[in-house]
Amino acid sequence: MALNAGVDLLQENGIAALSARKIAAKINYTVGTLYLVFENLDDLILQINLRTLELMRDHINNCLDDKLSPLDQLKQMAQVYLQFARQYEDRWRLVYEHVSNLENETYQEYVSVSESMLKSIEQQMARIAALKQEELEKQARALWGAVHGICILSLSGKLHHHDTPIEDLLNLLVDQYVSGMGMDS
Amino acid sequence: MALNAGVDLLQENGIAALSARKIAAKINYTVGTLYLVFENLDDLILQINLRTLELMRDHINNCLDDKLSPLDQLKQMAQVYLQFARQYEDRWRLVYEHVSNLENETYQEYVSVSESMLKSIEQQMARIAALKQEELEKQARALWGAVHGICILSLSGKLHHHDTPIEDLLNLLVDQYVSGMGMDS
DNA sequence: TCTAGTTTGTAAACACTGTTCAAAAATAAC
DNA sequence: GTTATTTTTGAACAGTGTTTACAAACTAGA
Repeated sequence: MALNAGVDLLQENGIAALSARKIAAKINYTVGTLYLVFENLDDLILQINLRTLELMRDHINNCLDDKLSPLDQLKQMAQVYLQFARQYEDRWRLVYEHVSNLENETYQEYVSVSESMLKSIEQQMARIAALKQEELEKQARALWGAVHGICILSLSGKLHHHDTPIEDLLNLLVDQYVSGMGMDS
Repeated sequence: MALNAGVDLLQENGIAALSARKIAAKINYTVGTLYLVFENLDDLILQINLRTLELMRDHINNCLDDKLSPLDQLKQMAQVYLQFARQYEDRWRLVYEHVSNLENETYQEYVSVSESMLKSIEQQMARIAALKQEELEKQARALWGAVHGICILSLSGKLHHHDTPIEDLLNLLVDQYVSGMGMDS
């Protein structure tokens, strides 16, 4: 499949090496054929990204352990997110650098995978504080965005603090964010 | 100047419209000339990004008001960051999408502008809790990354929560993060 | 088996991209 | 006015995404 070839190219040679011709060559076809299967290259990338997102969701789900406290579970999810970003850095970056066509049907699956991960966070948060569903959704999204921000800035070398491991920043964030939960309105 | 032309093109037609030939044409020159002034296109983009970063720093600095509480100042900085991202969305995105050559000398100025913004955050945090300098730096970077993450995911439509304004998510984050400060180690 | 039709794949073309560089044009020095 | 020096050009190269007329391969009907 073209998607596998695309993922391979991505992991071996980085985002810049992704091109229609190279993908086609890797599966012994020509560009033209690729355009019979995919609408365009954005479409192909979107489907690669969907696979990456599903893989990420699996990593997150696999790290959940009911014996852990909700706080520790959230911290672990953040760590696993960072680990995933490091292990599959190019695939991970591509998910966030690519501007999606919001009307594509693949994008809908995109959304549902994302939401399933957010649901896992909401579940842990519900164990920490008794909040309305709407409030839970906001809290989960704020924390998720926060974790992502620390990861992307750090891995891009834009946080400029080489002494502190990113893991510590994530633990700091989750700890502090959670300890501030429930003591507002 | 080529940088001005680049910024104009960026703001009018988006990141995809940025090309060496278009920039050159806008200042009535040819591509060849651009390559006498800039090492390559990455170099030009890096210098555009430096300007964007300096503009951002000015926006942040201008919103500081000593009459505000440190918490309110941090919240305002987050709001101004979001506002800047919205107003100069393409310029802002380019800063974070572009992978910098870390040995470029422009990148050094890059770092120092970033650090001056982080310093502003550290100052407010120092008013909230008595922390070691090293701890302040970690806290500031965690919060800064967190704010950025919420902005980038929201503006990319990847947080999937259309009912809540991003402003609320940022306020939630800062409020909660700050209220968790000082009650750990 | 032979033909007709349909699917599958190709290769060339188009307009674009970043980058380089010999040659030409413009400017300065004497 | 004639050199010398600096600026600028425009064509070339290798690559990109995308389209499409054509050819090869397979499938079905008789």
